[in-house]
Amino acid sequence: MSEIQITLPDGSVRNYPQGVTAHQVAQSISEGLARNIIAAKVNGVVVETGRPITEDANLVLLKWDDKEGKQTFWHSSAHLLAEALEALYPGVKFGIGPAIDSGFYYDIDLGEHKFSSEDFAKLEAKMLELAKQENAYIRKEVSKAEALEYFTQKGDEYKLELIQDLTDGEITFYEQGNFTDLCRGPHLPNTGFIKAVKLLNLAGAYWRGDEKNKQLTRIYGITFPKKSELDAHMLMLEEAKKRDHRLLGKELEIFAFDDDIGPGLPLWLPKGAAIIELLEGFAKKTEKDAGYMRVKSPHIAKESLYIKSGHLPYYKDSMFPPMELDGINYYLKAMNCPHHHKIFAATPKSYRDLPVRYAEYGTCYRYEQTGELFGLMRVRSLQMNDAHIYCTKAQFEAEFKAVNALYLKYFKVFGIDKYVMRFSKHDPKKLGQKYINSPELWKETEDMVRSVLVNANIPFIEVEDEAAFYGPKIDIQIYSAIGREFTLATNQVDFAQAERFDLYFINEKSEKERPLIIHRAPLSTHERFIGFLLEHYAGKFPLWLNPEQVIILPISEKYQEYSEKLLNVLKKHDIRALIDDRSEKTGKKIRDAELKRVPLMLIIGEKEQTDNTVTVRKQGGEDLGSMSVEAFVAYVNAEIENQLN
RNA sequence: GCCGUUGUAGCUCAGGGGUAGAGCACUUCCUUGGUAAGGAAGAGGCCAAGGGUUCAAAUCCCUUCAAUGGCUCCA
Repeated sequence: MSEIQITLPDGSVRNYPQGVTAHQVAQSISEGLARNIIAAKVNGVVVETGRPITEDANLVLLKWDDKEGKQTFWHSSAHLLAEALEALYPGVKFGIGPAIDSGFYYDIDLGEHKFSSEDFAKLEAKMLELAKQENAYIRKEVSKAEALEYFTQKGDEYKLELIQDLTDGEITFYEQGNFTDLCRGPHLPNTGFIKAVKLLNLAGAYWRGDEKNKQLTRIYGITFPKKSELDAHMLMLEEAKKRDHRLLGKELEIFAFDDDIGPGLPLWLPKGAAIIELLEGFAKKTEKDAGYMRVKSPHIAKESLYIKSGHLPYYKDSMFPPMELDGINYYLKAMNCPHHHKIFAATPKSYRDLPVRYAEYGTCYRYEQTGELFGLMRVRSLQMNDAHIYCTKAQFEAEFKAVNALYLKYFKVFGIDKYVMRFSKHDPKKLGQKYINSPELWKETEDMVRSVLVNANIPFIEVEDEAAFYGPKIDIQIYSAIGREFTLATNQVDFAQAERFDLYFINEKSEKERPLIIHRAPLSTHERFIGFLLEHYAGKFPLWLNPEQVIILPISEKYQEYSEKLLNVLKKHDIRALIDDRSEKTGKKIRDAELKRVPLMLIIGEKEQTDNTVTVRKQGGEDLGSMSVEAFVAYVNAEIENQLN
């Protein structure tokens, strides 16, 4: 028998007989390893550990700690769930059951059976019972005819539909215990690897993600090779819940929703409003330094504006319905762009005026579907850190680059280090429908955007068919501390609206010329950004941004007067401070200040009053000791300076 | 919008066909205490809204409203 060469990730090369399995390779290294491998990656393809390797290969043995190991583990768990479902609810039909980032789901059609989350325990028990049987996952290659025959017999129309789309000769079944499923694999060696099972929730999901199709029942679950890992995971979920911006927003009195105001319309409480003012102050200063001019626009506009801008056909469904006045329809503004274009058009422009940069914290209203609303992250009224830059083609690269630099500066200040820039391009097939029909302009602007990104050495990914209708864009995806991913900011090129609005400047040759437009919103909307920051900071806003920077804690009423004097000094230095003058013990006051996430606490007693000092405790417990009031003010200012630069 | 779950005091929640409960928060009093909860008393609710069943509904049923987990991550 001929030998093949197996190259392991560390670069070592070993010889094995042809047809060796990953399991056997692992065994040749150690028994312990062999017991723990879940799957194997052979020349980049993930397969079962028992699949024979027929040619020279790079081999990675996948364990639970590997991403693909987990995926295989959870995908196999989905099959186990299906087996348990079939045992308990005969006749159930199956859609798809993939692994996801954390766990797996299976879409099922229960037919006549009733199922609710109360039945989870029963189902979990059945899964564990089946897991204990250590049934092997057996791979079978079947012909399309056989596959169709099997599921016709079984009466599972969903699987039949899936098989229709598959190529004969590439179809495989996997069987474990009494359950057989159409599946590409790979899978665990046997069900015994699964030691802990938790079903998480129940949801409706449209067959093939299309809302015109029948809605199936989706069961989400997660499994682990050890019970202790499940416990740790559940604890982690609990912790994540405590960092949810909706919870923190209520707890810290940042924002509120009210039935009489309406869904998706947040009310900003004093502390939330203070954060907004601080963010705006910061943004306005930064923008002023970068040469932006501030403008203001009304909240409503006539229908004709949105027809001219071209927004109406694309966005009508996500705009609030119009109100009619004297036979004319008025819309609440859903975007600031057309207003800014009108401001540009209001006065004549020379090439000497360009670039023109208009900035506004514009309030917009968008009619998001009720099911899409989500805390502060998805709302119906929003205040956007918006600006539009009108420039010549020659200026474009420098302007676009400056905008990107602004993003990076902001990310540094807010400590955002986990983000992905998505360069969203058009789809040439959809020119004239989803996108403005100007192929050469698309190419030109997309090339410009790419070259800015490449030249600035910014890592990015390119995605097709996600551009705005008027031009390519860069979306910045960020991840909150509890793993939520969303688009925070956007930086867009617009070569279409200047034409629509007949915007021009007079160039050096005394001719009319169209400007290019950049749309940008680095700080997103107040709503989404503060929602993100709440989770990012776990409610502990940094000193510069905290609505309550300092709390004075007199040890007893005897030090009230000195405390008030202190408060006045701090206020004179623009430090946001308050006194806890309740008749409570110091320990209690510290606890409450900690729960309110106040960054600095001043403990005031006999000693401080006599020496004219303050004793400083930082949030979290660090003791900065005693210092003069002047020294404390200097400390606060230095900290803020440090945080903003 | 669709599927599942939930809605009781400011907050977190218990209860449950026979005129409503706890802890925290709040108010008052006692206490004047040095780094994460001192003590006592008090006040506070048409049990989301509307309709139905019943001698009787916060409780059971229906509708509505709202919140919440999903509905993209392709056998």
